[in-house]
Amino acid sequence: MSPNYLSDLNEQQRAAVMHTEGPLLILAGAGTGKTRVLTSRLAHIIDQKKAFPSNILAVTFTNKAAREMQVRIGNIIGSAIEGMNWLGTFHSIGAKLLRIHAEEANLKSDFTILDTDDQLKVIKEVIKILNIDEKRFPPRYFLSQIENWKNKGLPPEKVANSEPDIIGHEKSVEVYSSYQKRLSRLNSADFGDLLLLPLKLLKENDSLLNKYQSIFSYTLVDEYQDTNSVQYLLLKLLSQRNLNIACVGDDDQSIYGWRGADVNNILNFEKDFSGAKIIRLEKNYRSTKNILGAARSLISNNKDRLGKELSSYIEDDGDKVKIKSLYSAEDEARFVSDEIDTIISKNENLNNTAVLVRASFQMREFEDRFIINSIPYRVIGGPRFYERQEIRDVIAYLQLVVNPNHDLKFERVINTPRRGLGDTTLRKINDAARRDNTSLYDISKKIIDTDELGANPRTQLKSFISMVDSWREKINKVDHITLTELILEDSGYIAMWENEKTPNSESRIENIKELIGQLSEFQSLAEFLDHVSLVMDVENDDNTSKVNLMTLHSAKGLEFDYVFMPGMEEGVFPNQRSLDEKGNTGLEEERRLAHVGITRAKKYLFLSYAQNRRVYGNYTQSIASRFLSEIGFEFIEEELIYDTYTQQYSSFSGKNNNQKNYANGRTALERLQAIGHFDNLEYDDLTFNQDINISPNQRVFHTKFGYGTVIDCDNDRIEVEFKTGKKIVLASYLELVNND
DNA sequence: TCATTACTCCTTTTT
DNA sequence: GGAGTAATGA
Repeated sequence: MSPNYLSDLNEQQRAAVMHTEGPLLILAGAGTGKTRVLTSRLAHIIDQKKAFPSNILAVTFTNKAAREMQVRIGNIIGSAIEGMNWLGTFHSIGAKLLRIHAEEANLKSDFTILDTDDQLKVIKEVIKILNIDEKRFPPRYFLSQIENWKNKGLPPEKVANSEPDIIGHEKSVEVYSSYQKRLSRLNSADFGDLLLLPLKLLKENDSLLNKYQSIFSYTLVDEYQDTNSVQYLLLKLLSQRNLNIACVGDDDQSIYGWRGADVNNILNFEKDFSGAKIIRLEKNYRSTKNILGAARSLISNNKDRLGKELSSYIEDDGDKVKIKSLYSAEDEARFVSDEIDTIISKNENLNNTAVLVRASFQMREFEDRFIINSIPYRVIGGPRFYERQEIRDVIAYLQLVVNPNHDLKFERVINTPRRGLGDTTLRKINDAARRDNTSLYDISKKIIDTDELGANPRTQLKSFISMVDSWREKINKVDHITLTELILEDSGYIAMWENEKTPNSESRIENIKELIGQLSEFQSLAEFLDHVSLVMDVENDDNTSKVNLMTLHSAKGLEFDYVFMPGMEEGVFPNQRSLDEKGNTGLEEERRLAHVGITRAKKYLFLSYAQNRRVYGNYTQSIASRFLSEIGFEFIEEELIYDTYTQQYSSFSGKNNNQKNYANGRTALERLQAIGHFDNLEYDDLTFNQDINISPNQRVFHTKFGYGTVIDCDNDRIEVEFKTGKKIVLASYLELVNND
């Protein structure tokens, strides 16, 4: 009798579960029951006693996926799940390895994990010391260089002589190696290190490699199409001996190229693991025929594919995909919320509805509208809990107490709340620390007994240091929750927010309370801090009916009855930068992203675009996304568009052609201005400053041209000298700026 | 030392 | 229309 976890599987799914020995690639299209196969497979290996739970390496990309897998396997195998020590994201598993073997990587096992802000701070420091012009080479540039190298598995010493053609390459190498030294001094690792350093250790230490190769008798990888080179190398190294590696992925859903993900990993699987078996899952259990057809026709425009054709299990054609054109982004948000209102009136649970956007700045439009229409919504992957200012402050205090030599945290909290220890004092401390080659904390202890600082800063610093010391003394004497509360009291941090009477100071205090509540789930401060840096989001068990608002990237792996994809415009989606930087490769990745979006929908899909959108605060004319015209016409129901310029109805495909003739860089407003056609504009789209009194030499500000000086006035036509040259503009677009 | 103001440059996506 | 920064003033 076959165990019951096999009973509901189709032929291919079952084959994927049963094929346990040797390399296996499961090409699983969207909605083909991938997670079910993964969990059943793990359960099967454990159930058949092929391996202990502790001998299985199971990697996912997101914490959410890891949690879900844990729960679902737990449902099958029960308490045996407790033994699955090696189930997690690449980064959490890397961190685990690195903590065990920290000494070999020049770190202590209680190293802290840096976030992007910290990384940038370190890079800024390094840039200053190396005397690099921050204007010509912004810190972000170096950060992305360093991340690229780390994604490829290259430590500083390996990078020195490669890729010499890149502008600023030598500087980048220099920054990279100084940066790395600084991290080591701070006893810190960044996200890239969590993968790079374990890889280095395993490569350089045979006995270590042997050890882990025998620990991991089965390896399982989710979202294989998104692995980058370090991840690939790690997997290859670890699974080399027994070759029991199963990877699940979908080349049509590869959307992390910008993070170093290499589709070739999945395309070359057969070459990399000889004798690999490939199983395709192509039966889609999720979407209606129309939605699936739309997805299929769109993705067929991509060239680099392994070839896989989804067929629907669901017989129903369902509704056609709706395409709607709106005048402005505000109208688009109104349209979406009106549609959602009808969903509400059908008594549907809003948890089955999602609005998927390309970039997070698009969310605001919808949030505003949802609030006006009182539509309940939740933002997924939005501003993260641990990224809020007050939370980062509290965590900085805690990290400083655990590791007082952590200069970045020291700098963050030394003057929060205000203690009169501002920039000048901090610079003095910094200089002294550099001179003595020691940490800010250590040098502060010395300095408070000399006269290097003025009287007031000195006493302030003295009391700050003695506070930190008193907290450190208590680490092992009181529990971590009490200690945290004590820190917040002593430091005056809570009082700072209590005294500030702004609307959100209350919610900040609420957030801090929530943080303290979370502490009880952990045994120690160190354990909590580790969790915080690896798992940036807080699991919310909010099951009330709400619309889900999120980016397309964070929608991967989810499904909804109703899906809205607004902003289907050239430049927005496909994203302009992606096209500029990566050309056709970028375009194909954008298309895969659109494919991911479409395949999230089970029953109803709405694609929409706005003819006018504010970009950096200026109205700009937009063109319908090319993706719309790539979807097979038979799957679409399109509403004709009334164009305010041509005063004609047209379809978006026809519009594309028209557009090319007049979309020559002018904004919608300028065009309308030119033809004197203001009638169709909504009033709140324009700000009229009728009453301003403009005279020559007056400083003015224009939303498009920036700052300038008035040269001449002719009623409402004003000649202004801008940085870019002289222009005649309408008075109503100018704002007065104070003359000196 | 800190708060206010003038101005510049933005912006993709996430562990 | 917003975040970050350099300059300026209290």
